[in-house]
Amino acid sequence: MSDTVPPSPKPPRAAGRAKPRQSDIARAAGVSQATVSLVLRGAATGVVLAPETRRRVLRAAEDLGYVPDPVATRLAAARNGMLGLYTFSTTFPTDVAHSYYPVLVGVEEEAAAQGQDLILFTGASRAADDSGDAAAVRRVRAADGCLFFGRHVPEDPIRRLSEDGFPFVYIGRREEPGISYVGADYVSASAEVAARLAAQGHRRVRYLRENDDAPASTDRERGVVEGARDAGLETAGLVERTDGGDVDARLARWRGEGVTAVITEETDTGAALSGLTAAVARAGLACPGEVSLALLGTATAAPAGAAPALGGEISGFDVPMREMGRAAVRLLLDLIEGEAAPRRHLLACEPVSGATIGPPAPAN
Amino acid sequence: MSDTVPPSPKPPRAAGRAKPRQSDIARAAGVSQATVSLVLRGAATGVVLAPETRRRVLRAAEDLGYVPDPVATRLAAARNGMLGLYTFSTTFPTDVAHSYYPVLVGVEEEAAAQGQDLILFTGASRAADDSGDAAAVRRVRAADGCLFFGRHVPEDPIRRLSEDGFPFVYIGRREEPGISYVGADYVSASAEVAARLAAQGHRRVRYLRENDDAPASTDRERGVVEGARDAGLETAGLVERTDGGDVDARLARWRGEGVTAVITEETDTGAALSGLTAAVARAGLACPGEVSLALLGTATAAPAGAAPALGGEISGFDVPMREMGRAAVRLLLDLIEGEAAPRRHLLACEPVSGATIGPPAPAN
DNA sequence: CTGAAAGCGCTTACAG
DNA sequence: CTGAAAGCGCTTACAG
Repeated sequence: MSDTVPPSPKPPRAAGRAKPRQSDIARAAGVSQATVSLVLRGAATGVVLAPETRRRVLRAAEDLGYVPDPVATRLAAARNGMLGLYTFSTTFPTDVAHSYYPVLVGVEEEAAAQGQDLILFTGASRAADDSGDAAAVRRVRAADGCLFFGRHVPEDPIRRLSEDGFPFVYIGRREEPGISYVGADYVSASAEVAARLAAQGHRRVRYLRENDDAPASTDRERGVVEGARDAGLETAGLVERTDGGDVDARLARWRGEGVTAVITEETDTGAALSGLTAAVARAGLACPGEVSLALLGTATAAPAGAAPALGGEISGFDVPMREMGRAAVRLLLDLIEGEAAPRRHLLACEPVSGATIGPPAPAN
Repeated sequence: MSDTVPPSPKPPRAAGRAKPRQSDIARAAGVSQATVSLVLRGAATGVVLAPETRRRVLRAAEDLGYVPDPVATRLAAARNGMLGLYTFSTTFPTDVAHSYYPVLVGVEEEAAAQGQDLILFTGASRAADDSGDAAAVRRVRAADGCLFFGRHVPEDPIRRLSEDGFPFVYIGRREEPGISYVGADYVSASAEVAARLAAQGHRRVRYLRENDDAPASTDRERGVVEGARDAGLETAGLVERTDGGDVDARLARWRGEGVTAVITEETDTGAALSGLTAAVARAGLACPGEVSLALLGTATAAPAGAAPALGGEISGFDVPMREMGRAAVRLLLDLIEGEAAPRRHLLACEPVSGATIGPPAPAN
């Protein structure tokens, strides 16, 4: 609860000369602090100051190196020109780092373009229980609005923000009504992958998804199933779930069942993908010679132990993470400015032809 | 100056139910607001409350669903619990992204561990001239302290911060006196690489550095030269500079001169490295069979066009970027708390044996 | 042990 | 056009 503020007991005032405040400027310019505020906020409130006063104040502010305190600015019920970015992750940042990064790049680019700074709220890896998260999530109020990112989300704290009218946008589709998000159109993209396999002549296919429910996974499964049905693939036994550790046995079984292609998905842990590629490598199977592989999502930098044995880029589609980041920033700003009702965007994914899809191996 | 605060005129006040504040609890529990604060902050200040009072207050807080306002908490604490991170780059973030990222991970980890949030100051890619930077750099005062990162640094704005006693730490060594930094010990690590080549039997070596002065490059050159001298390598003509575009001709010349190994450096642009590996690939030279290669610095994810034709990891050393990020955060907090004078740290680099150093090719 | 007061740095009516 | 005042929600001496 009170963990918002770090433990250090000292009323720590920065060493050296104190940061200049509006009152310092006021003294230097011979006006009141309120006048300084008016000058500095510009014509925001429609107030017009005497040019001479204005000049004196700006001069003094410049001389003193004044910068408004974002926290005080926020408290006084105004904007501080900062957008929050809060990441929920299942594990510590390092593991998820790579899936997180492209989004961050997009967010940063667009924020810079819009003249906003970014507050990275840290410690999302903390407690799993909602109670611990509550205080953590609440910190985001220090910003004008916030972007949330990650497969799993503590519902309560978020609902609370929503009720309070705090502007925020998810990066990734969300089920909850009334929440704005920018996501990827996994359904269409996944269906297209199934269709691509069918076009190559495959009939019996498996979709190995992670044993972990998140909107992205739900959408992918739906896309694969619908796409398979529409393209004439067999749908019985199509979908299986894994934690990544038991893929060798499955792969053997599938081979026995006459499966000629396997689709899997990319998530923040990368468990399904790395489990599958490792199993294929251990089984000594040529890809796509003996089995075709497809990936739903962008393959992030190969995890430490993953077998990169596949002869090239994995076939599937790319998630436009950077563009999602950019779009989310734009939407958030619209929300903050009160110029938009909650909105959902689904961005199209770019197909990746890759090197791992080929015609099915002749039955042996 | 006032560009810190965006134009939107509306004073957006959250809709929805009013949030309970300490004064609401006070009323409900029949105590003063200050007492509520004391109870809620726990024994932080060593104050002991009557158990009964304490109970009543906690009860009321619970009933009302009280959660402290992080913004107000920070304002009152005279610190905002935010550390700045400002990146200077020569080009747009995307290009530099990969060298930037490991540092960011370290910074974020440690910030989280210390209960600090991070303000990412964007738009560092802006103007090249110092005047434009001045205003941009000044923004960092919004945080309690700031981390700076990047090969090039606008001196004036920084000096200003320093004079004002604003706490900041560089990531990377700096020449300027009185400035704190956490850097890598490039001199020792580079010397060790030279010694390693000598140990393999090389005598005539070239060091291809980027045509761009920065402390990191200066240190590497110094390390290579000193290491070469101490290890008995020829030092005449050892160092050459490049922008990355003319390496083919150089490589041919070096071959003619009997050079058997080339050292290069990694920078944010990666120009020297990618120029060199591309030239080696085009010349059809086996590595390390016909020429040994060493890299000073961590090879970041291969730039788009770079030839990854080398048979494996490049020999050289790893820059402990993540640990540098962590150490920088710790040092910055010490500075903010006034518990440390300016300090310099140089972290050791880990040798990478890699696959690109071998004995010199027999003369032909 | 608890209350009353001042203050963190800013914004915003409201008077002159 | 500008000053004086109140307030954002909290913390922290300082008195009782």
